[in-house]
Amino acid sequence: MTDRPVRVRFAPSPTGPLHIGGVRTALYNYLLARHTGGTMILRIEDTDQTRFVPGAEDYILRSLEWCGIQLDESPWHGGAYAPYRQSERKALYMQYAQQLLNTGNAYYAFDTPEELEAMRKRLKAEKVDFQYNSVMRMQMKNSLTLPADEVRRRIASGEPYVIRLKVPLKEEIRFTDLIRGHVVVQSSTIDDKVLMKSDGMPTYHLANVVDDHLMEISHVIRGEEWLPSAPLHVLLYRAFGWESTMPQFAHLPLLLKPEGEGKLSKRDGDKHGFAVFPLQWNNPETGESSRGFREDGYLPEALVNFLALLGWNPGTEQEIFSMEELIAAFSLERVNKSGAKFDINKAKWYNQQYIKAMSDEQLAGFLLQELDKQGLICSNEKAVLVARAMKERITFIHELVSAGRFFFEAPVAYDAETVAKKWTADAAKALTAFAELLKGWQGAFTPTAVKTALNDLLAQLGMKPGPVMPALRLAMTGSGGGPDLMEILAICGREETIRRIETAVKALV
RNA sequence: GCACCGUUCGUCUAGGGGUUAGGACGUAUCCCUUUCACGGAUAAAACACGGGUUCGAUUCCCGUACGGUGUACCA
Repeated sequence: MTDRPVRVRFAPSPTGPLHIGGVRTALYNYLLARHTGGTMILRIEDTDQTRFVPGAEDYILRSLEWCGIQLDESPWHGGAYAPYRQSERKALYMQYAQQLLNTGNAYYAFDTPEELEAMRKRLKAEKVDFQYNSVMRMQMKNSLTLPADEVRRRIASGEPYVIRLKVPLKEEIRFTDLIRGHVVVQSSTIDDKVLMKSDGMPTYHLANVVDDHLMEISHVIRGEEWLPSAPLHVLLYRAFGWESTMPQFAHLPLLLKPEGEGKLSKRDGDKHGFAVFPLQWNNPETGESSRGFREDGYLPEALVNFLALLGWNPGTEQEIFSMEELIAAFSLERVNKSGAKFDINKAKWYNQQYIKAMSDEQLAGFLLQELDKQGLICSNEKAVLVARAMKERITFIHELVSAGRFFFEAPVAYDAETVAKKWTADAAKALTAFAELLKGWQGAFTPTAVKTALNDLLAQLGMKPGPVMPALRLAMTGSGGGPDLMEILAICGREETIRRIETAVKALV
């Protein structure tokens, strides 16, 4: 139980795009696997045929790849414990359910969903909670209350049935959660959960336990929403006689809404204008699309870093971690117990940090991609220069273009406030003289050379640079802020500079 | 309702029987910068409440409050 090789699994349901909380769960699994030299497994839990969404599986795979979470075993990578899709393991579950039936740990139940619903309603009116448990089961239609031959008859005639776990009446269930410590639950509070549904598919509980056992999973790391059903799973391991090799549990704190009152949801993202999915998702059924962190301009390294520190911390004051550093530092012991409100500001900060740390060439690559999307053309050399100039003033990749548009196109409008404050007749006169000077320019058009020339000119005219610079900036960029002015001139080039000055002087007189 | 889990600055968190309760994001101010950012500095900002235990509790125990999750033939 303790010294087994580490084998962890991330087990999503392909019911839609992978939620950011799911990404974090996958990440923690991955970090533990790599930290311990263990194995990272992805298992698709598609036992609910009614909720299958085409494209969701593929989305999960692409999301994990984008985040840099590598899988060792999965439906796509294969592995010694294949298949890794529960729908392809269907026959297996019936076999194990049968084992539980044989050992008296489970029973057939014939109550229809409608009957159960009616029962729940009736008891609710009497202010009693309905639980299909050790006391109620003797009043229901199942193989415990019906004569054996009738049970056989019903099954033979094809009547729908489910198989339920026969939860012991009074038993203490204790287990240790790696994050929360000892957890004790009385079996009387657990109901006789359905193990096999009437469509012949297992429920999560059965499939999960059977597969974790068969795949020799050592640690079950999953969201806190599973904590209440963990005792049931322990009971299942017990019923199967697998308690000695039961995986260790670690229930992760949840990602909460920024304003508190529940789990983070897609709605929160829409409401506050941020993504809750790694990649953009287009719902094939409704045609509706949801934004993704990638499309919003986040770097995967930044997202991973942000997510890792949401619920875990190394106990040091280090904030920036590469995946390698996360792997080295990670431990389940340092995962927090309480839920974390999702603060997109911190994600933005991380993104900014990662952009700043990127090489000019690398950033230029992203810039070229963005430009291409918008039908703008730029040389490689210029892209590197622009990347360097913009690096420290953007938060998102796409801002290279939106905030640096003037590098590629002359301004089409001028910021009114800056015009009012900074554009003067004197400045316009000086700029016109500067443009004239530029027309006869000889030699390299570098920031320092331009600066010297401009300062000399202003000195001749008896003017100070103070009032002229902002006007020149306005002519070049249309606004009052941005990278070093001389850099801008050099990057845009001599002729373009002349053109912009002349345009501005005409437009703003 | 019942079961389980949780509660340190607005947010993410460190810490832990005696601390000026530390860091980061965000906010504010200043410095740097003829702009904007980056960077640097400073500031405001927290132990949910009530009882114990103890010389001493934010830290341990018990309650309360609040929050979260679960309570499906969904995962």
